[in-house]
Amino acid sequence: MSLLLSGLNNEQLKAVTLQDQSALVLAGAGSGKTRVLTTRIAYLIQSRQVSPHSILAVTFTNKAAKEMLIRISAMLPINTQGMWVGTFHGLCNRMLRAHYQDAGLPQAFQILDSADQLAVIKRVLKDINADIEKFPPRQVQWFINNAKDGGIRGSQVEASDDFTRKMAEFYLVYEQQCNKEGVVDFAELLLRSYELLTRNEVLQKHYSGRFSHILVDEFQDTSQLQYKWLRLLAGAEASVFVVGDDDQSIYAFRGANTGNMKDFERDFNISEIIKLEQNYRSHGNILDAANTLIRNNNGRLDKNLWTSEGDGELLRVYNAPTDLDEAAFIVKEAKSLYAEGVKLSQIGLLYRSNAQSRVLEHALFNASLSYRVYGGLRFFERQEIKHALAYLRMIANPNDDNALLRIINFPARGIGARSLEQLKDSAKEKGGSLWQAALENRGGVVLNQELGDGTLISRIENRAAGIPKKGLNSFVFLIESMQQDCLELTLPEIIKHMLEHSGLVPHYNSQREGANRLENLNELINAVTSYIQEAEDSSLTAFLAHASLEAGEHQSGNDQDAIQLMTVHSSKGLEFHSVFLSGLEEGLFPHDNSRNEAGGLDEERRLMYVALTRAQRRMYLSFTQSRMLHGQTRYNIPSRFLKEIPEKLLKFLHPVQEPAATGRVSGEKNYRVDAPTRNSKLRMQGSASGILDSENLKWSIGQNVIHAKFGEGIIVNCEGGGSDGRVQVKFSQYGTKWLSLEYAKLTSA
DNA sequence: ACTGATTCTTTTTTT
DNA sequence: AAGAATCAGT
Repeated sequence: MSLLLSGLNNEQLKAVTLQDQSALVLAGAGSGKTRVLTTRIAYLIQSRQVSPHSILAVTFTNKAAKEMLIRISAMLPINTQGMWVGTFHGLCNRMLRAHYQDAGLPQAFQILDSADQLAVIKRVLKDINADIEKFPPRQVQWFINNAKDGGIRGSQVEASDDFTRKMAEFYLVYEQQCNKEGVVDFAELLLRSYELLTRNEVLQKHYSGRFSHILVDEFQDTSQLQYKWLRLLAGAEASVFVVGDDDQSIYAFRGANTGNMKDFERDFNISEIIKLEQNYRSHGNILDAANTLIRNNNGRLDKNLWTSEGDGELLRVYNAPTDLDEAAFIVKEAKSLYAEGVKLSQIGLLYRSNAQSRVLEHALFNASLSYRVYGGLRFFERQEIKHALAYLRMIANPNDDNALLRIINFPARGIGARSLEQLKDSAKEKGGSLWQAALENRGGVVLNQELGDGTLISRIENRAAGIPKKGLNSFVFLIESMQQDCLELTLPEIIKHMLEHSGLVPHYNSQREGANRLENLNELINAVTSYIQEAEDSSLTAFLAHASLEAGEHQSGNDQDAIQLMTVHSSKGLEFHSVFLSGLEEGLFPHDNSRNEAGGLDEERRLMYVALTRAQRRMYLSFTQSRMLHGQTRYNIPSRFLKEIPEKLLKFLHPVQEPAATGRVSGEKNYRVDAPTRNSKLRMQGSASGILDSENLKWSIGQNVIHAKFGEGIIVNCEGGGSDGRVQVKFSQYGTKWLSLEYAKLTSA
């Protein structure tokens, strides 16, 4: 007991040992939040004799859930199986599986990831001949998910204008289609589960009676609906212990609602907020930078991180001519860190958007530094894996049209656009799924056997008569025989069976670039094997749900010492000895798209705050003058966030030699270290391509300039020469403008 | 119906 | 730049 609580500071101890009351813990970055949560669970079980069965813990990511279970198991020799620990989506899935009939779902309902959802929406829109130009599928998707997050069904949308009426109509048709196919999207998991508890009082009583202690991590990232779900589960009795940090709320785009923290205070009669402000992660200068930056946001719950450690190093700023130079710089620094004894896995390389990782990967690869990329294209999202999963989904729930369409002619079996069109028409006419239509359209004598949930299993009488090698019937027979053969098989056997019979392996064997894909298909067997080891439920359906909900975390090479590459978003919760934050440029970070959204800039700033607070000892901030993005070179000015960090905390690094003038070739650069001087402040060094005036070489693309009226900016384009010349300048405040050199008063910055 | 070529689109973050 | 979608030719 004393062992359990030793080493906690006063505030942490107070949070851990609270009596049966609800509590709000405001926990800054690196303040031991996870430790408090796990220790509290262990404390409840050990000292207060709370049954693990009565504990529900919600985390934001699957990784965090896993981590929590591991830590609890390390503290207590108990069986954690009775505890409900997981993400909102994972827990809702668990509940819906247990009560699928009450929830109005088939037993083997499948989960759509975002891409799957978009595919369904596109199909539906096409079916009803909607104007795709006027109503882009992505926007429809956004509308539907937003409505669901607000707890609103298609029939409940309040439409006052034509546009919304149309959206509501699409939403309704989409709902019908999903029901027909027995599939649910991410938001649906939450909404269904919520509706189940609202409608079914017996179930609601059951769960709220069972869970006497509910603990929520990353509470600032919960959505409206998730909060309502929590309240239902809590009922009147449970004590709810939530931990969060409003400064680290970075998922507003996905419905996260910081207001939940204030609502929680009110709804659960919180008299006192416990603040964890002592930071055990970073040195002082890094914390100072983060604290100063975040103070630019409004409406914060007040909080200031401090550390008992020293100031440590200054934050290092590097201005690279191009993204390639930036990557070269990072590689060089990482190498010397490694030489100094920093493990590669203790180096984090962060960026705002996934598109930035390619250049960095390339540089690391050429330098033979091992690295690991998180996010991006995940294992379960790869094309070949999606195909394999589609076969598996057809075995579990053949009404899944997405799955059917993906593989009905893959590998090719002679089912072209024409036959597909017929199949679609027939399905539309009958009002069923494509699979149902396919069953009715095929020849031969078939005895259908209907299971309770509407799934059709067919006994094939004419197998002996020969199975067609091509065409629709061949596909129907293939799936049916797979369904039958797999009835008695274990999960790994099912995967092997599918790989052997689907034709995917021979197909990729014959493809030129297929080796990698074959490897991944093989890896699928490993994925299943490791899944079985930890999962409680080793059914095919459970595995498929796992694949949808945890698209990311299956990656090989987990144990290798490697530099960690990821977006700032996915870095939340992690820490590194040294952190590189690349691409600190206006338009990229803060991102252009955030400018139009209310509160968008504040969210970007919180994102920056998250990035800064990942570093323990050393922080690198880099930006470039020009960057290749989406096939064209963009000229950017330094991020405003750099200017929000006190200059006395920064150390500017400069390349020694002038950068190459043109082209995307780049070698290693030397650089020297300067004390920060007035002139060094975030100024671009050197010049890039695009010389305008051969007479005096005065203006060039990428150059920083100051205009009497518009302030500072950067030249992004040039035209003409001499007195006719014009330059296009991107100003930090006034946007991009063409200026005539004859009139404009430009000075070099 | 299939293949290869060309055009078009997408470019923020994720359960 | 890279992938998806569409188109033309076989």
